[in-house]
Amino acid sequence: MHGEMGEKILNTADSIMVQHGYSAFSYADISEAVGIRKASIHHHFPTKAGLAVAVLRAHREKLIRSAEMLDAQMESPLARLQAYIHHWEGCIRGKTVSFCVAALLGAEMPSLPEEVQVEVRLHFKALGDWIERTLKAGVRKRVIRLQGTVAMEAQTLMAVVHGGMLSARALENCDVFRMVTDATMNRISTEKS
Amino acid sequence: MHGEMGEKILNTADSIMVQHGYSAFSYADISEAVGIRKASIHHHFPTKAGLAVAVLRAHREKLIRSAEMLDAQMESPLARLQAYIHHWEGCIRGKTVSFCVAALLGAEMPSLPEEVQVEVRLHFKALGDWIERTLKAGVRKRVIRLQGTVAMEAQTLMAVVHGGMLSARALENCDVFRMVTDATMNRISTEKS
DNA sequence: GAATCCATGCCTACTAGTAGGTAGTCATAT
DNA sequence: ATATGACTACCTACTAGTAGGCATGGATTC
Repeated sequence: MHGEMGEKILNTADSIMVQHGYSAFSYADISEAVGIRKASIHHHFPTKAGLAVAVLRAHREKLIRSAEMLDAQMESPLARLQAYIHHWEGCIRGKTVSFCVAALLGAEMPSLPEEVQVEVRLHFKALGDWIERTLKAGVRKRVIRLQGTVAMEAQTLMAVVHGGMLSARALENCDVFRMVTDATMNRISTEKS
Repeated sequence: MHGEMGEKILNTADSIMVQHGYSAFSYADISEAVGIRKASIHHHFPTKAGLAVAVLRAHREKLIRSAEMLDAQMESPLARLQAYIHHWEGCIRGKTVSFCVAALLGAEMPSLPEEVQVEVRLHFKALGDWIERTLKAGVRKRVIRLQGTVAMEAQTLMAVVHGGMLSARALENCDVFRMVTDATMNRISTEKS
């Protein structure tokens, strides 16, 4: 469906949106970054909202694919969650991708075109569902011990990850992300801290 | 320092920024909302960055003032934290102010003027410090029991609150905020859940 | 095999609208 | 008399999006 250039635009749009959000990124920014004229980007992605939707869809598909891979490759559900969190820690530390696009757009929700809002909602749903499934599996395998309901703990873990990202960005200090995620993972782990 | 109109502009800017963030709000929006011409707003607040700084400063002063009031009026540190969280639950539910301005701008950090970034950082610092102090007092009074270090737990609580706001906004479901904050408060409380 | 057709991809050049910000005028109130 | 606060009118820069031209290259047709 997309050509080589289409993909290049998509990736560039992703990395720009991660830095600046939806309203503060423009076709001109992408144009300069990929070395193509502004109008040519409209050829690949006619509207800004459509481009954002494409970016979010790709992001969600990547999330789902990665989750499936983790599920298949790692035995321990606890280790899978840890891998997910570790992935983001790496992203934040190697500051090129210092935030989750969907989470960022979640903050901008009220000023987003409806079609974009839908994709953001889908991401939060998909992520929450995977965490919940994984927590459940961890409880079954006795590597995870929860204090509240699974839904509660899944939403809490997601909130900690996103809130941790926010703090890391605001304080310009990646350690805070590790701190809060470590605390949370230690809490739900049945192993000794 | 500010006249009556200055305050009106400030409040309006606040509520618009809470909805749309920094880059997606304009002097024209405020102009329409307060019933004054665009140029007249520049008379009160010459630059957009300056206006944002003023909004954040007011917001932080209000936070500090409220925290001092809570500290003075409520005996239990646990109840103080609960009051803070309850305040936000009310804001989110009565959807007029559905987010913390400073937290929102924290997400936009990389595309913010430096002067604004400073204020955002100060807010995160101030909030984190108050939570940490309050947790410490709660531990002393044996109404709060922590598993990790105080700094860890303070940052975690802040992350849960901000992450919960994000989820509530993204999923358009305020209950998720109550869910994650309840879970967290129950966890650190020494009372029966 | 050559000529035609048509889609792809990029371009220049443009539009209407909005952004933040400025200059200068005028009324009011101290 | 001067400062305040509002105004009209304007500026430059940038926004998303459009129109139409030009090259390529792979099919189809004669």
